[in-house]
Amino acid sequence: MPKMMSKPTTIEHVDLDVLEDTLSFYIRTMNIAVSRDLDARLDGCDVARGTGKITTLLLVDSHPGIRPSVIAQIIMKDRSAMGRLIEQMIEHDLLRRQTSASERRAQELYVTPKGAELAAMIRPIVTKQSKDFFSFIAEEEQAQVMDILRRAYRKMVGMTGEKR
Amino acid sequence: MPKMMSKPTTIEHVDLDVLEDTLSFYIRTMNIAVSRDLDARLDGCDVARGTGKITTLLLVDSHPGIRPSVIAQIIMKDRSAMGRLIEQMIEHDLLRRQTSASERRAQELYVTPKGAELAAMIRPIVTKQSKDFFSFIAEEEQAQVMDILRRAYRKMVGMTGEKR
DNA sequence: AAAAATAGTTGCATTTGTCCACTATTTGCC
DNA sequence: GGCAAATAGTGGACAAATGCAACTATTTTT
Repeated sequence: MPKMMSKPTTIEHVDLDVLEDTLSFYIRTMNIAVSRDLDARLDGCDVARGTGKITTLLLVDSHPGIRPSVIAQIIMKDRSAMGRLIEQMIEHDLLRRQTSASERRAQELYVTPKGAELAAMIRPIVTKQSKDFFSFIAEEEQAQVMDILRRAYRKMVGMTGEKR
Repeated sequence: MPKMMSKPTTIEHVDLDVLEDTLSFYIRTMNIAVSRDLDARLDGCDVARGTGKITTLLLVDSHPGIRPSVIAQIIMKDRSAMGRLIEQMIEHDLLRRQTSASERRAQELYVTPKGAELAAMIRPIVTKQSKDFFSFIAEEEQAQVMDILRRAYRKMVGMTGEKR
């Protein structure tokens, strides 16, 4: 039984039990907040809601011909979820799909003109949103956290240090 | 138009465009991974899936009589979502609810014996999971990230520095 | 030539989140 | 005292996202 505190009626009297020192708690919670904020800023933008659309669009834009399965790994979705996401974006005329000539199982993805335009529009928004949202953390510390999480992420998805 | 790279077929050839330097991307992505891992470890545990159950259980356990609306703030859910969460946990016989004597609009939440037991069981798991999951980040850095995120979180939900 | 692996699709069941309206209670103001 | 506004919680409807498992097509292994 942990230290007892009783009937808190405002958030200021609450301590978070073991979650106080649990990194996963903060990640999970901050995620909710950032995502909500981002969605708000992208309202109506065709890529609002849910992780993945933005990443997919940007990735296809900067890697023409990239495959669904590669994106899936990057955003940690399973293939079926990825497929649906792409389907959706094709319907919105953001992406185009074609079977790879060399690997007829696989597909190559390309942005449409509309997709390219949207990518260009979104890129600065996404960057700014992240900066703004975390603005109450000093720039330095932001960079620190990002640095650490970037390394963590890379290990997790199996990206090697060298990108080429 | 960003630097072009073409038809990557494996994740190692991919760069993340502007997301590479976007903290929100890492938060959102790591969130997916941590959450999945956590769910896996808690499989069948009555509190698996979705943010909130764990926090709610632990919070009620260590703050007997706490109100739904306070928890809602902490986990950033709206009241209706919170209500449903609690309903669910009551059905599972983890929590008990009673109207506050002094504030008949409000409710006080308490754990049932079963809930207390589960809380005790979960506490170490949650802590360990977080440590394990982030184990490829040095302890020191883990602490650093947590420290920064904790402050961010506190500001965000409006917790003052002093916990009374 | 058969078996196994890979890429993608489809259907289904479950969850979740959000929006909005509704009740009950309390507080504040005149 | 009495009315209006704020607060706590409930309930319904609806749109999405998620995960699982089964299924097709293509390539690779053996």
